[in-house]
Order: sequence, then C-alpha cells, then structure tokens
Amino acid sequence: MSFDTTVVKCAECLSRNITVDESRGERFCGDCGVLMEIDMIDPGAEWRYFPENGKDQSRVGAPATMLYSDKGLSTDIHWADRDYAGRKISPKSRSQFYRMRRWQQRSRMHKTLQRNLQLALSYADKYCQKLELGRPVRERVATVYRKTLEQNLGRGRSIENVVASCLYLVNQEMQLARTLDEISMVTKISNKDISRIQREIKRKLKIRTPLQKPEDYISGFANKLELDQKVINEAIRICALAEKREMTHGKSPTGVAAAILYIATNTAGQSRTQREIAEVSNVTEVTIRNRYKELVRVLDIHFEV
DNA sequence: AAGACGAAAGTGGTTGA
DNA sequence: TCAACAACTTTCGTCTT
Repeated sequence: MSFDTTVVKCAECLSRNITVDESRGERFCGDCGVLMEIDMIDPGAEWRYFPENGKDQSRVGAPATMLYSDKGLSTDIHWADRDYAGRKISPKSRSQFYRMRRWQQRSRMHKTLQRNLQLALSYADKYCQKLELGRPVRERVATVYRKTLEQNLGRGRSIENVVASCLYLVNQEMQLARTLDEISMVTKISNKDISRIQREIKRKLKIRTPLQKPEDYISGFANKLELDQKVINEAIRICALAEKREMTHGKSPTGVAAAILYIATNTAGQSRTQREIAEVSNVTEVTIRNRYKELVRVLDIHFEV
C-alpha cells in the first residue's frame, strides 16, 4: 500500500512533526493530531495459525479500511476551554482543542459520507469482479474515491459515475490494460463521462499516470486469440523495437498492439486475419493495416501474408 | 469466396490562440 | 471558446490468392 510521501507538512497547522503509526496504519500530525492517511492497514489474513488456542486468526469481516470515518471513537470534547481540573487551558492548547473539536464535528458529518463510501465500494467491487481485477485495485479505487470526495468532486455527480472514473484512473495508474471501452461496458457509463470526470480527478488530485504502452495490451489480446507463448514473446520483442524507434508516440496503444500481434502471428506461423485481431482489440482493420505497414517498413520486417 | 488493400469522407478528442 | 489538426473509423470498390 503506497501513500504520498511528498507531503511533509501538516495541512492544518503546518507542523513538520508527521508521525507514522505502523500498527494502526495511520499517518498523522504529531502536533495537532490531524489524520493524513488511514489506509495503510493490511486487511489480509493472519498468516500464522495455532489450532491449540482455538481462535480463528483470520481478519475476516469488517476490515479496517478507509471506510471507517470515526472508528467508533465518538467521545465528546467539551466546549468549555477548561481542562479536567477546571483550570483555564493555555492559548496554545486552546487552538489545539479547537482543531480537535472541528475534526470531531467533521467526523460526525461522516455518517452520510460513510453510506456514500459503502455504496461506492460495492460498485467498485462489482466492476472489479467483472473486469477480473483484484483486491489491491479495489483498495486503490476506494482510496482515490475517498480523496475525490474530500475535494468535493462528487457533488452533482452520481456515485457510479465517479467510481467508474476512479476505476479508469487506477487502471491507467497501475497499468492494468483495461480499455476505456471495457470499463464503459461493465459500468454502463459512456466513454465521454468516464474520461471527462477522470481527467478532472487527475488534475485536482494531482495524480500522474504513466503512458499506456502497447505491450500492456499484448497478453490480453493474445489470450482472447488463444496464441502460444512463442507468439507473445515475439510480439513483445517487436513492441520493444517499436518503442525504441518512437513509433508508438501519439498512436493509440491498442492499435499498435493489434498491428504487432498481426505481424507476430504471421511471422511466428500462427496466422490470424486482420478481422480476427480487429475484433478482440476493438480497432478497425484499417488501423491495423496502417500501423503494421509502418512497422514493417521502419523495422524492416519481411513476411508473406 | 475470403482476405487484404487503400481512397475518401466522417467522427471525436486534443491543443493552442 | 473556437478552429485547426492528427488519429481513427466507416464505407466501399478493387486486387490477390
């Protein structure tokens, strides 16, 4: 689980006294107590198991993820500026108390937020399941979603739209090679909406995503075409060459991947037609032709159709 | 008949003024 | 916000095997 290590100052009091509590998976300000990160928890099962103490060590059920807003710690902080003995508290700690109260207020408001997150996570689960994406992806989607809410990006948009957009963003970020079309298909949300919202989230949260490379898509397409590992290796080799000659810039990675697969299937003696490849890669035969013509010309590859 | 080819016109996203 | 632009798609007639 990663988090933003570039943040060195507390956003509330600008203190640099940032503390990490590994066991609780929290990162917080040592001076005013503002939580900066609470999603560092390992929700997996305990790997040691001792039958003799008769307890199931698995951490199944209600794992402490980012879903918890107040973690059930709803103790009140009294509004009077006095300590337990009734003395006036110093101005310095008064401002501390003020911040603590404010955060506590916020955490109460999190009741609706919590419902929102619960719903969002169930969507994320559903989508990830359909796209065969694992737990780390769902966790990351949840983290990003939570951050979008903090930035008020959820307002005026449906939860589904925002979750789908977060998923697409995470897909880019983690290079999971799911296409916009696939995500649009399982979420039933238009490409346009997903990419627009995704772009906005990226900008607001300052998340940088790596460029999607053709080779990311190779194995997925090859799988649908039931190709041998031999062909896949060949395709990946061609990807590297194309990359080196900067032939992938500005071209859609799926188009390049499709063309490379067309070449690889033919040179490696497991021919597929342009039609077949176009079908699984969702690009047109025309695009495959254009790309593969360029590729064989520049990379000097010879083969008979 | 199937597959490949390429021209031409149309579409949607990006970019820069 | 708008126009220019490149990549991509759709469509369709032709060529090759």
